[in-house]
Amino acid sequence: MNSPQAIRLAVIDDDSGFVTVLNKRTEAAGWQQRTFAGAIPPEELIAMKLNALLVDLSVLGDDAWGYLEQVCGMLPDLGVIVCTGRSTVAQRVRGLRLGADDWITKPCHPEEALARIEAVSRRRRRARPRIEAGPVVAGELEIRSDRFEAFVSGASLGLTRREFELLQMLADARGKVLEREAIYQRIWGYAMAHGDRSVDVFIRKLRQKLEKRSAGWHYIHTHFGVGYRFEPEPLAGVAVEQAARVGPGDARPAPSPASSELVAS
Amino acid sequence: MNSPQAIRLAVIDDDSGFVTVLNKRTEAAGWQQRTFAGAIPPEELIAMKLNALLVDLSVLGDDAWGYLEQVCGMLPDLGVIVCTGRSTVAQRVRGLRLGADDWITKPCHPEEALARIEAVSRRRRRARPRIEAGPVVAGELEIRSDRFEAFVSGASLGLTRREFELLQMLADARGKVLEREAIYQRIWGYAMAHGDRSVDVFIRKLRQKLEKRSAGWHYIHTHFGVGYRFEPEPLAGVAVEQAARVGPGDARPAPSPASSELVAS
DNA sequence: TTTCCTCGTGAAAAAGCTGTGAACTCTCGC
DNA sequence: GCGAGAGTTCACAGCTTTTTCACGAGGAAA
Repeated sequence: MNSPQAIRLAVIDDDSGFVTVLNKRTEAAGWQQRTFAGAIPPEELIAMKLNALLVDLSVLGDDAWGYLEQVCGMLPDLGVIVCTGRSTVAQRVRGLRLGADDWITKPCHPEEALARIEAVSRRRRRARPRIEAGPVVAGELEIRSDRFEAFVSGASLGLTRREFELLQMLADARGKVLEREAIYQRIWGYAMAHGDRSVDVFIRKLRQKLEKRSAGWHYIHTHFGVGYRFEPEPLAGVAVEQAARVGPGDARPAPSPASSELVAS
Repeated sequence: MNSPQAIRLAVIDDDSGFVTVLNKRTEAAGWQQRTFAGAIPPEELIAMKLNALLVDLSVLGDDAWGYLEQVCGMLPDLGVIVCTGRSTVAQRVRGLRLGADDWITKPCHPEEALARIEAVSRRRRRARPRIEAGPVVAGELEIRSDRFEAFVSGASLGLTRREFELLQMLADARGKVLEREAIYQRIWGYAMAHGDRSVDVFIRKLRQKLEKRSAGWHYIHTHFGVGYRFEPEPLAGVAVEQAARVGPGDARPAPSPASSELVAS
């Protein structure tokens, strides 16, 4: 089980001795490590696409707690390990409650630090063992993850990367409602800021491209106040809707879909 | 304060002093804790649907490592925290590599143990929100949390988000009376202002929508001066009502069961 | 029975969400 | 440096959902 994929680690610490020793080990393990002597704006941490962050609170200055909280809040998927000198139980509890995943007391053996970083990262990693390969088909749509593209009867939709990721995520959860925050979190990699409309905008772009190539089908449903749900549905004519509700149509694969959903287009 | 969701914890330890103290804290936090003095077959752990396991390796005997590995392997979603006496770096590293999420050294402050258990569970939960409870069925009603919606024989009730949350909360506590304040606190996220009628209004909306799709059943019962209770009851004919009323349903205003059973927050 | 509260209702006002179109910012490749 | 394409942000309009009110019926206690 020891096939720990390379871990991308950032270290915020000015204890050069410790950092050097640590770096030697992480290198040997094939990890990627970047070191900083002081606080780094969370935005930059986001850009680094890290798996874990090891930080010594003492180099963060006065607002160490605030920084810790901010980072943990903005990067819920990042494994955060505090590695610092003497501390009280209350401090450790506070750090952990604020979002840290582990707290190591210096001096500590680098091997243990590595093991703990690995343990923290393992959780993240295990969560997505998605090795899906086969093309997904939904309605007239064919989603091919090997091409980062979707097709309708052979014609490409011309999706951009984000659009594709969004479509794939929705389709993977076919039938389930995904909340905006969850979508954003997984595709953008960090917490969605309040009021961010990116997801909506991409949904619109997706719908436009879907509509263009596959009019007559309805794929993405809005759930007011919650998020979106992917479920291919053939559009019956408007006229048909009234009477046909009961009769024809409804050749749907879904398990127990409702007829009277008020989900808007 | 963020998401103090109840955690289901199992403790394998024979240090009665520690266990007792710990139990007091977990209870206060609203967690569910079960304690064992020796190894438990992994199958049983699975059946307990735990969030976390706290184990003292010293009570596991010779095959402690094997047991640890086995448990971590069979329950990849379980947060495992080793809490044991003196140990060497090598032992800790081995435990963590084997799959443990954290390693605490005794003696340790119970508060820190709790914080670490919480941290581990928090990550686990975030990493794998997939395993959601299947649809809940009550009377003619089917509550599907993956859709944020409730159905009666396939037809959606058309619930809004708040309505759904309210229904789900009531249904989760089926049979128990929930006080308004508790309901408000959990769904709205902050304390209810004196005189606020929001809960009542939503109860009415829920009842309307339930009635529309599932007349003939009574789901939400009012407990005067206390709150509401969810319990599906078929409405017998009017004639029967008198007699039946006394039996199962609103027999008593039941002041006792209410407050102590509420999920505190 | 009288009186004080609590709850159910219906409706109107207030707040909040989502769909859109379009301006901006960034990155890249030329 | 320029221009095309991708991703972000903004401001609005049109709807939905929530909150808030005013009343009156339903219960509980004296």
